Amino acid sequence: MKELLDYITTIHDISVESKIALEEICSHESIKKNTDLQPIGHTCKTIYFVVKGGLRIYYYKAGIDITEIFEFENSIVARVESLFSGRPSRKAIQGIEDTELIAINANRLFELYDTSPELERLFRKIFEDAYVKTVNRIESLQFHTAEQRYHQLIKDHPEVLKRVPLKHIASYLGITQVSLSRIRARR
Amino acid sequence: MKELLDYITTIHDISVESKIALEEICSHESIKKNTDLQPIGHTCKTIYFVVKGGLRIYYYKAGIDITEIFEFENSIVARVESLFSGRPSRKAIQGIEDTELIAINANRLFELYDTSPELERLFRKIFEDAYVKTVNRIESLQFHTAEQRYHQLIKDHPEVLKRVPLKHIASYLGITQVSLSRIRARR
DNA sequence: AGCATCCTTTTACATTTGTTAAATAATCAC
DNA sequence: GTGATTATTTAACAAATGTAAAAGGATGCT
Repeated sequence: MKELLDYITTIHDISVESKIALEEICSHESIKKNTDLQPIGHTCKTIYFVVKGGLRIYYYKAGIDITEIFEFENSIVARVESLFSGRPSRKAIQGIEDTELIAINANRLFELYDTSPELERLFRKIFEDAYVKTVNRIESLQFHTAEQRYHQLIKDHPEVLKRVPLKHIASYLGITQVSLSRIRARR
Repeated sequence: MKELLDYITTIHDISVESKIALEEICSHESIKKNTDLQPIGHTCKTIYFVVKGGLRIYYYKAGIDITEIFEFENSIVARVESLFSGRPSRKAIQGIEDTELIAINANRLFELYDTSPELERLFRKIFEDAYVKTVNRIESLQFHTAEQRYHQLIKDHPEVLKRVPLKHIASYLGITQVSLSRIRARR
């Protein structure tokens, strides 16, 4: 829990009371590498915080496994398109490695917003930051070549290359594994 | 102002007091077709609501004009990557047609959050919805072909085809105008 | 109406990416 | 460690997209 509270402090500091209230709706979980946290088709009601290890959100498009995003230590992970719409998610969350995480009960969190505006503000800021990242990702997908996107990724997040199989990196970049192999061979 | 208040009601109803407070930080603006609202390089401190007409957010990549998004009547438009980060935006907002809009002073809005949690909640929800749209857009860009993206667009938003030049639609889809022309010729 | 400008399509060719299959390398389970 | 499985690379060919240039269309201005 300490890791989550430290992370929170960097975003928006909250009172001891709110920290206690938050702690009450959190639980520790751990999953093995390549194991799903929640199945595809269920409505997302959990916000995860990665304590150790890494997660990826993925889905199937025409039978092919596509990685939407990966996150490692000290990151928030949620299937927001389900969490904020209340609709079932076509996506699943999976451990990239053996992973320890904190699960925040989203429904109870949203209830807490009524009594603790500072908690509402904290998570508003967390998701605003995530929103900004997503907008920047659009820019990258929209008009950079696959090769540019690959080099940008290893520049911004060199650790990804060591921790994530290339097939997942390929689908994250929006290309096939073969295409990524070719890009890597050029140089 | 009525249009904005009607729109708000569909998202999260607020008290008369909050409506009055909101109205005080709003101003009416209108711009001509193909005119910029704010220049590239300025930090975004305004949230716009389209009353009549349409807007697009665009930027230049290697000298080429790229449309990130377009919105029409009863929509919120903001350069969130600047608004939520406080950094200068590389993007500009432009009128697609002669457009009437309401400009919300974002700094004053954020101050109002302290005295009116329901306003904070309202805009939290507005941007959560926008975030969900953005995540779905990633999915579209990440693993649909340009042809699939084009047909999805005209299925979801047929009016776009009548109101937006094809060159902007092309860059929105992440392809060249020539490529879009070819796609349109297939059938 | 006439001219200029901008938008859209078409053509030809280069480049990139996808697809399928096979070969090689790395990892996992027993 | 050995064999099986999975991941990655390579090859050959097909399909899609980019680039540059030209030709039509549409639109707007005077």
